[in-house]
Amino acid sequence: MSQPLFLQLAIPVPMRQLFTYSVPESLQNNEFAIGERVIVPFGNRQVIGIILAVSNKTEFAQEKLKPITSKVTAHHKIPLPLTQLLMTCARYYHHPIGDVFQQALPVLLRQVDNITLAPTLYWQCQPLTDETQEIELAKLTTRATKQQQLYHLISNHQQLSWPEIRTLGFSKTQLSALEKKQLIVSTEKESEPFQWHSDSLNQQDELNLSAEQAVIVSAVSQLLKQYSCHLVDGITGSGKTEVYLQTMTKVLSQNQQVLVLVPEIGLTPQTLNRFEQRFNVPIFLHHSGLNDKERLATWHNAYQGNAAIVIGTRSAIFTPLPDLGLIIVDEEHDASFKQQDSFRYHGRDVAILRAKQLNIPIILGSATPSFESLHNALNAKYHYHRLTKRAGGSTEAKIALIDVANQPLEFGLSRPLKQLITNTLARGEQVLVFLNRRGFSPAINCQECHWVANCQRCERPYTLHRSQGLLICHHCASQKRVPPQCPDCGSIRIKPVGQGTEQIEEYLSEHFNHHSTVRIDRDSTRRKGELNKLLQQVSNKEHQILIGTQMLAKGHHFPDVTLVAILDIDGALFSFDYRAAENMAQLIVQVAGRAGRASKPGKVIIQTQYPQHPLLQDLVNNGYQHFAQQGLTERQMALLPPFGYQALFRADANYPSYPEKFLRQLSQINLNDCEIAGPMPAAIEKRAGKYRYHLIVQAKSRTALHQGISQLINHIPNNEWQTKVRWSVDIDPQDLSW
DNA sequence: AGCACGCCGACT
DNA sequence: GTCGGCGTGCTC
Repeated sequence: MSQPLFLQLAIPVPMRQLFTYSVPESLQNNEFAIGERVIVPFGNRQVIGIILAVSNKTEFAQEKLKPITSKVTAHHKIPLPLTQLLMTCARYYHHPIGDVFQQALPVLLRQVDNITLAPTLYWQCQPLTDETQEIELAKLTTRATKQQQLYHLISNHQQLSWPEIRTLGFSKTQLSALEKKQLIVSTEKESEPFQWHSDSLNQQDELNLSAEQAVIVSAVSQLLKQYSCHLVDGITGSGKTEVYLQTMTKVLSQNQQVLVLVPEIGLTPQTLNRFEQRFNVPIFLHHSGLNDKERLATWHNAYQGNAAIVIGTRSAIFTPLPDLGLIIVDEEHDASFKQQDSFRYHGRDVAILRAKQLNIPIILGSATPSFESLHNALNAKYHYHRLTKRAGGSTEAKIALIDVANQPLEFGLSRPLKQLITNTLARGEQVLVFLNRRGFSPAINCQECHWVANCQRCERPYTLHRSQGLLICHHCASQKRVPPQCPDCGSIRIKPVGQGTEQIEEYLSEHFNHHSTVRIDRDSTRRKGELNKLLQQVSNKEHQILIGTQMLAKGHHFPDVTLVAILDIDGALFSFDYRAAENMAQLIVQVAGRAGRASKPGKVIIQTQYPQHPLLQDLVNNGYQHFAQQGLTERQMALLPPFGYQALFRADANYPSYPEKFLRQLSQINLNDCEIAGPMPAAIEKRAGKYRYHLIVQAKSRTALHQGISQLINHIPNNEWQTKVRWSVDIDPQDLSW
């Protein structure tokens, strides 16, 4: 008789513990190693558990142990380095381990049913042999422009997969149309491990590096196969991507893989396009636009070593790669790298953990580095590289302030600004108006009795979306028809208060009615492909005036925009959130970077009530670098991050007293080297019907913070309010108001 | 997180 | 009478 076998499993439930199961003798001929998956009875259902420990004895009461049901043999076990990374994450973020695995792995790996993967289809152009094809191709040029573009795209590459084609902005219909016309064919390519060969690199595409760029490429290249973190702090247009590409060449040519993280969706097509042009190697994608099967395909191909490059958003950091040689985090300051619910990890920080664990280099790139990264760079914890020159010799846009404290504003616009817009349009150039608030107006009220339409679940004003005739709560997404009259006094004088992008668009399109206006925000680009379409129209100069939210600050470049107007950033100057100023500066500099070109430099105007405000003055006169260093000095004096470490304990319930008392009881626990602030109501105390309270824990060292948080969590079973609330921990919180 | 169990209000 | 609302407790 063989020895008893016990498994400790991560189970997909929000509990901070492992569950022990026995292996019946009939199953003991299977391999049970860390990272293998098993199906087990849990409560009265069957779930997938991931083996995190295997042993021949157990502490747990034997009579309560259940035997596992079976072993999952479909697909692979989770490779050990990835399992270890996830265990580290669970510890670091004090998050339930089962949920960490649940969120990091493709859904299909967590499903009890077996899934078979279809092989990836690749599309190629047919060699033009007969006349009919020539005729079909000719037809494309006259009518189907989209199909023509797609045809050119495919002909420029040896092969493209459907996820790549879709990510680059084409539809299945366009693809099938070309196939029907026999202009392209698909092949089921047997996936095979990536091998670098002589034509993997498109050398003609390589640009000559500037001295600054060359220094970075050689610095990283000399440190391959060991951990080093490089911050590439380069203004827009200074050629960060070329640095990435040439560094990647060194890694890929050793048959190692590269993982590239980009902010949410918007940047994936451009990055993919640029990489496709440079490398003839298998590139796999991972972003929210993929379905479950496609995600599993990426995971699988990455696991097998078939992928040379994986490009993806935050969660792509958990892609298994057998010989990862380099990680790149582009726009590392971007807030979308931090997950803002349940498992609140930071993609950039996990990337650094992974690079350390694998002993490989990592590059963080940004024109506006986060204060954290800048601090680490200035402290020589990271290698610090600056790119100060714009390629092609163009200059950075100049920022100027317009004082609107004593000026009449019409729909939020001052007269000098309108004059500047008029002049710019008259020169045949484009204008970008930036306002980080979508909708028509952030509130509506009654002119007679001053009633304000508030969302009942959040106790916050509704945003008016006039085009849809709806009031929408931007905190919980609840909707309501616009009331015809005031519910309190019956007056019909209900008016919008303040401006959103929808209103500015309406005003500008009336006021400048000889020019075309386009709005780019989450509302106007909700439909798939709509964003690309609008951006294309802008670059075709079909529109002269662009209005938008921070969507405009990400990645897209508008060479014909020579005037950028930034409205209403004053809130950030007086926010209680110490990160507001940092984010404001990043946003301003990023928006400013969208505009202009060598021959037509851009001009940036910020409308403000507080032109003398030291933060604005510093940013305008001394630039982001200086601003950030000033900001760091202030953080140091206040011992705020990155000079101190924070965690946020959140609790919510249907009544305010529960979370308050729950956290108060926690706050009375004595912690070593940790300070506790609160409990305090969240900035938006009530959200979607729940009352939310916060407790901030702060420490001078990471270790002290982790010990403090562990102590607090260990006390929760004794907390008498424990069952009344939902609670969670946020390590390194980014936004204290949530 | 699921899921069951259990205790109160308004339906055929 | 019972259907279902969600508060509470449990999961190796």
